[in-house]
Amino acid sequence: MQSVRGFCDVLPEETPVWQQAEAVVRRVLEAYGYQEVRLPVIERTELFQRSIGEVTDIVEKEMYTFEDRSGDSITLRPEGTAGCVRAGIESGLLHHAEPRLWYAGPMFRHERPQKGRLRQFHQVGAEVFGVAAPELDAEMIVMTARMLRELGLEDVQLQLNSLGTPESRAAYREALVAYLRRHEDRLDDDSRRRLATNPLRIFDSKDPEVQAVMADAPRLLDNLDAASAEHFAKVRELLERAGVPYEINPSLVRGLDYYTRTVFEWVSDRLGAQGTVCAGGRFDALVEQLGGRPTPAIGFALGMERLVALLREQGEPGRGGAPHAYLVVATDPGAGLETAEALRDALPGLRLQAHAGGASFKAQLKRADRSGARVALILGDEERADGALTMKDLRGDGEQQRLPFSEAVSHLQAWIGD
RNA sequence: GUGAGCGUAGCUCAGCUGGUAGAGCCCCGGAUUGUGGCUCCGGUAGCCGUGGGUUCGAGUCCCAUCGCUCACCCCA
Repeated sequence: MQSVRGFCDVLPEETPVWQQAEAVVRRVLEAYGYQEVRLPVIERTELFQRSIGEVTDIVEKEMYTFEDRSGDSITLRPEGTAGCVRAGIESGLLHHAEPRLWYAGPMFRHERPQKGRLRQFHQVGAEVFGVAAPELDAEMIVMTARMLRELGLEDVQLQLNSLGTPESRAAYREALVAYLRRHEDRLDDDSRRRLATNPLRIFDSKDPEVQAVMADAPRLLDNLDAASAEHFAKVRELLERAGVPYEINPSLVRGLDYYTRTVFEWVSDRLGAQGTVCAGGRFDALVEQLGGRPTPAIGFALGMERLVALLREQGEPGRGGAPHAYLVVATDPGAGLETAEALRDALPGLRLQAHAGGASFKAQLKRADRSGARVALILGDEERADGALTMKDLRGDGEQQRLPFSEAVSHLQAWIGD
């Protein structure tokens, strides 16, 4: 048996890193006033077609789309923003309010798996609605910077761009395509294909001839509408005042149609070809487009698998998980269970692994050692008769000692403390 | 969807121009009757991804197929 392609297990070796990362992300989000929402994993297919865009790669070839038993077309969410906007409109949360929402969970895209890319992957996302001011763009970016810093992430760079309004962007795209059509003979096959699908990406071409053509091409940032240009300048100024370094990437366009104005990405060069850990941007037209009243909005998503990969590559220890104590039972096994339960009653925070089933004393101690527990608690016939426990320090060089149950409890309590 | 590399023990891998499947780690037992780690001794462990072909003989060569990985594309 094997898992479905691109669907992975997170095994106990990795879960501590996940848990720590999730805890940091949650703490920072809540520190900025974000509240958690829990959203369905499935939405109507139409929601994604209308938000992400009909001609994007995601909608055209990457969605897990099914008919349910009543014949409705439903889709496993390929990203979180659409569902979050839908929930905001449906609940009325967006009316006369400026909610700051965050969510976490699995997303699904039917792509060819590779390093940093799974078919089921996990994102933490956050969105703010109802605030158009550039201060919010800057605050959100500064917040992601804080988050990545507190996560201990090294060597990530911030890239920034502005896409302007949908109108100015469409006009620019037309101008760019017109320019490129005039020089089509100098483009390679890849760039000609992009001409129809994603002309802005042609700026990324590695072909020297194509680069020469692009050097004289009109630039998006020079063709922003006045309000967007001013907005972008303000965001840049605020980032500089906050001391958050960034790099302008004119070909940063994001793959989803709904973005407007500010877009940003945190990238690492340690992740192979999929270098983006965290990315987001404004989507001022999306709420209205999905049937809500006009509401500016901005959001971002953080890729958990990529984050965890970076943290593990940096050698983050990922503490936790191992039991504090391992109970060795060298008497009636039932007495082992009783003692274990009594310990749990006395110490709710205790991580105790009680030996179950038969094994030699020696083998049990070996298991105690392997479990990573700091201390072995030994319950034999004599301890049982005396209402005592023998405590053996497995990590230090302390002497083992036989203690009455209540004293053993206080010793354990002191150990759990630190 | 396209391309390349790789599938041998639970894990990491070796296996030469085809000739009876190996190592390390892990696990189990013993040396040590209720004392782990270190050491030593012993043990379990594989339709060599699957199917076909060539051959007296295939882990090894050929074809197909499935899977994994990386890259392109695109993206978290």
